[in-house]
Amino acid sequence: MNLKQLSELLGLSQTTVSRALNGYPEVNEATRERVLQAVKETGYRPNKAAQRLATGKAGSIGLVMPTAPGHQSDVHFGEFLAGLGEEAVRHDFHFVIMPADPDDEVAALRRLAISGNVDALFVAYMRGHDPRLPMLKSLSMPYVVHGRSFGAEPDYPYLDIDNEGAFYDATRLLLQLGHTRFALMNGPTHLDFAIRRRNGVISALAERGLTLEEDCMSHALMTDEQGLLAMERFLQLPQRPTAILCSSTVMALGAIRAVNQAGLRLGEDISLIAHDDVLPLLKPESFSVPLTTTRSSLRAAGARIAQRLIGTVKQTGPFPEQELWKTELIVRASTGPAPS
Amino acid sequence: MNLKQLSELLGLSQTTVSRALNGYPEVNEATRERVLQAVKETGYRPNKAAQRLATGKAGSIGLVMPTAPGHQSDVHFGEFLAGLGEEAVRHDFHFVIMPADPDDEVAALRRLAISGNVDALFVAYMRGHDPRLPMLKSLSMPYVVHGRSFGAEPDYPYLDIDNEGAFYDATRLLLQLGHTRFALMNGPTHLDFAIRRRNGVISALAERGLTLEEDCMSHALMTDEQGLLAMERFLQLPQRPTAILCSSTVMALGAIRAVNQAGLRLGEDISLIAHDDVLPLLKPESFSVPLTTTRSSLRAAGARIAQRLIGTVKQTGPFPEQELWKTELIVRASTGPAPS
DNA sequence: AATGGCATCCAAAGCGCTTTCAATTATGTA
DNA sequence: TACATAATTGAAAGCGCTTTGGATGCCATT
Repeated sequence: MNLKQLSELLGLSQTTVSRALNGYPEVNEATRERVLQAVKETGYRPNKAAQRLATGKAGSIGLVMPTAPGHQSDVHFGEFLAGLGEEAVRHDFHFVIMPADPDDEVAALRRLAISGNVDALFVAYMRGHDPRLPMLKSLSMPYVVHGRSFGAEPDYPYLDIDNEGAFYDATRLLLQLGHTRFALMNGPTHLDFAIRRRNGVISALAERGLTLEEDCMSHALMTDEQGLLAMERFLQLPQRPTAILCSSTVMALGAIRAVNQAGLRLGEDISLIAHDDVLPLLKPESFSVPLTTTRSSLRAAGARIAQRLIGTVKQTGPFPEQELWKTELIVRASTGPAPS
Repeated sequence: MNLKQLSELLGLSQTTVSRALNGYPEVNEATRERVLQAVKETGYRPNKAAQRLATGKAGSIGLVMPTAPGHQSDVHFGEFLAGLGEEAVRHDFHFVIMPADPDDEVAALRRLAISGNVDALFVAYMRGHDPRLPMLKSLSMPYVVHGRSFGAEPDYPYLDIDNEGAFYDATRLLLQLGHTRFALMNGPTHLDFAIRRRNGVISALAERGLTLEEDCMSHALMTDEQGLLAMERFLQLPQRPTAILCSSTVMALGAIRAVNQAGLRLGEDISLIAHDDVLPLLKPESFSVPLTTTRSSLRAAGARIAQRLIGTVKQTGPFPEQELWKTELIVRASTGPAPS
């Protein structure tokens, strides 16, 4: 069933039917009713491809999903997607997901943009001096970046959390508890949030005249295993750190295993603060020793970005170009006074 | 830059350029080279919407993502998606994800199908007598179901794991270890895999003249919390079960917490076997007491389904309509002889 | 009765591509 | 030399929708 058939069925022109469907004012209310009724009976749905070709609008937002044969899937991605979805479903938007090798991101993003399949782009996993940024700017398609790109002029639309502030505050809390030997388990070096979190830790330490030694810093994929490995390394250091900052509850999982295996007690021998993206799977309050965390919901961020993106496409009201969300510092049992 | 402009630039007709681009044999090799060169220089990309409108092919596979404001995101979904992506990227396919309220799945699926946005559908979270099945059959669009629909004629294309066999084998192992009091922590009742797993347990028990009492069976969302709650209930039973079958490592997480909190030891007081979807986040071998599991990779299933779907769309070779994967039973430390 | 304004509706063009059908030129064969 | 055949290219139709630029008829005004 297409527009032509439907209009013939109704004895109307395609024009009128189309207008009735799209809420144009110049069609008689009685006619509109008749059209709507017929739609209900026939189950007619406009062909999206045709609609897109005619209007240029697709009703969809595009994103690139990093993937490769060995590439671990990322819980954070799924959670973010859930946030996007929650908002998108309310506006009848959908997503076009282009899987791409992480090395091919810039090209994949460009392909997606000029494919005509999407109205707007969402970009994540930002790096320092991210090469996608200049590309996006040249594209004349709305986009919102999740995170920021360290070193780049902040003149692009983004939503980010205050990573530096979060880790600064967390570090200060540990300092106040008397800790002096710190370690940081961070995400991959090139990622923007990792850079900022490191800076947060370093600047809080600097205020007390402390520094973060190279061997007390780990940059790795934010997985369980890497958490375990990093913590094992820390624990073997001659001057064992007593205060650990950790970029993810996923890593914390492994880290805590290492602590237990070493026969140490979390919250007593070792204090740990992790960043919590509010993953349904990993509730910090459910850990055997509940985790002190800096918290910011990834899902909420997804929903907000979807809102901004869809709003921009539909031209409903202006949105702030840049948003920086504060995180919450929630103290639980994994932090305690420095052991004497 | 569109086809027309490109062809004018080259002094050729749109026809020839289009043919050159799509690998038709009737175009002179020299001309084809010239066209390809121009494409490289101008960065021309065909408009997908137009291509789709003309051919009816979209190069994309569609899926519905269940979502709602309160709806928990599901790790399993993300993992499956990773599998799909891994395969899709090789064929330059993408996904169209339509977020939809779980109550609206049938309608959402139909909308997706007739939107003209996708070439094939992927359907998951199958239920007994699933209402989407008759709808899909009426659609004349390729699809593959992940799982099966209990009670429906198995005449549709699916990929499933042998849930019944997996839980039958797991139960038998526990029986051999001398257990007689069993409990099952399952997914929601209406889901197909939950039905089959329950049947697997029941039939293994029946061989020994045992039954699975109602209060030793829990059907709930496969989350951490639900695992905890269910296990707490089991442990308070007058005749406490000593052998637990669990439908997910996610649930097992909570269940194990409950066991620990009750001061019991896993693998001694309580034996537990969980089904492992091979989530990167939850490695059964990394649990404090490594978990005995029935294993089947969700990601591999995703990749295989993508392969079948894409193959069907591209008409490359026939694929088996139905596949039933065996699971592996991997014995680790969470199972032991029944306490005397 | 003539005029203008309004409410409705429609024909046709156009979005950017593919594909059918036909035309043109080159090649080989009788 | 004439003709069938193959190789190469093009004109134009069509995919299903939106939207521009009229039409048409009806009513109130002058």
